[in-house]
Amino acid sequence: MARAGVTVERLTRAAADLADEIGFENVTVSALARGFGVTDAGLYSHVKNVRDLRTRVAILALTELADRAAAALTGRSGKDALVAFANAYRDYAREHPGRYAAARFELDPENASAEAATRHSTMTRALLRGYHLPEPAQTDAVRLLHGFFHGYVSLETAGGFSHSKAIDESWARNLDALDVLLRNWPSQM
Amino acid sequence: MARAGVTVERLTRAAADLADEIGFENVTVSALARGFGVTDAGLYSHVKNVRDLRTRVAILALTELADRAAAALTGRSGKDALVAFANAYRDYAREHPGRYAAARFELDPENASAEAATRHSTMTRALLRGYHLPEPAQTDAVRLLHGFFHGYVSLETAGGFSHSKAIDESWARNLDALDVLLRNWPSQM
DNA sequence: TATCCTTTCCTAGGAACTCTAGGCAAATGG
DNA sequence: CCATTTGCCTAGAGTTCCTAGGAAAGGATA
Repeated sequence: MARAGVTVERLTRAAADLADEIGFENVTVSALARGFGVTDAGLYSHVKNVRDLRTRVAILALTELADRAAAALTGRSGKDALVAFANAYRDYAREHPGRYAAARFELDPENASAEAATRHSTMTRALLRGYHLPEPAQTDAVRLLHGFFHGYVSLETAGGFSHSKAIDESWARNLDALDVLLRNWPSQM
Repeated sequence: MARAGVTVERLTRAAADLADEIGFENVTVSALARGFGVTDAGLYSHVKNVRDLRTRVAILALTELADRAAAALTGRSGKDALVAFANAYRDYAREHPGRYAAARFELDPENASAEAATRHSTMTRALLRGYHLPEPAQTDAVRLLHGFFHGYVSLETAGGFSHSKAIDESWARNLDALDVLLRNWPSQM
């Protein structure tokens, strides 16, 4: 019988697409196998188990997200960079809700230190270069930004895909506020 | 045969405890039934399905969290209130990781407007009263704070339970920064 | 007290999913 | 061209979710 031509890469991408359609937590090995016209057992020669599959999707999503953020940062600085960076996150989450959920997947310690995961903090540091924050303020700001982006975006996606003008404006004003904060970061309390 | 004395309340609390032990996503009807010495099918006369059970745990967690936040706010204002409020969130997440994960569970629209869920934004507004923000800045700030708290706390819990002094200080400095931001919220850009 | 009704729990079983074991055939490489 | 590896298969065990139908406990009512 002919082979289906399954590879880990195609599998991971298909799982990511499936996640965008039906939700990351609903991605199963069985459903994925059906999509390839293959029995579920057959996939276990490409993937160790479900967690392995989920981890691969997570790393794919982190990589794509980092690529977008990097593209958003090139040629920009200061508030321009902040807004572009933030919108890259937000747009990605809107376009690819399943992938974004995957990016929030809790990786094991070994995978958490993978390249895709660390790129995000180094890029956030690049973004902050325009604000000239000394350490440890820079590290704090990285955490604050990550916290805000992730928190805000998941609040928004959880609240349905309203995409209202009011939300857009609220988002823009919050970025203004963050810009002000970064320019006036408290040096000593 | 004697009855096990299962009620929805006991079930929900047991599920929440179980979530703290083994993780919210690992709470199953079967495991819960085993804890009560009952077959899994028996639980379906108390609970509609797994989603129903998860929703109940989520509402329990939201209620507990709101209670703590309310207690933290009483008698405080300004930065004092901000710090106490933020620490209530953070401490709850540390003490009850499973319950906290449940609180992040995406509720259906009908349950999302439940009392427990709305208490959080009304309390955040109470917290902001000390900063005298006009609308729509107040709504923006509510979102920013929620985004930051949730994002930061889940970043922290995802990164293992290190509980280092460095993290504590970073947290404290970020709260300083937020306080500064709230006192200097940009009125017009 | 006797009878009815509701609630709680049972057994039985179907459907979906995860994952292993063992086998065969296609692809690859010496 | 043959040996090895790889991809995919069937078979099946174990878990979980959930429904259907029934039995018994506990309370309400006559």
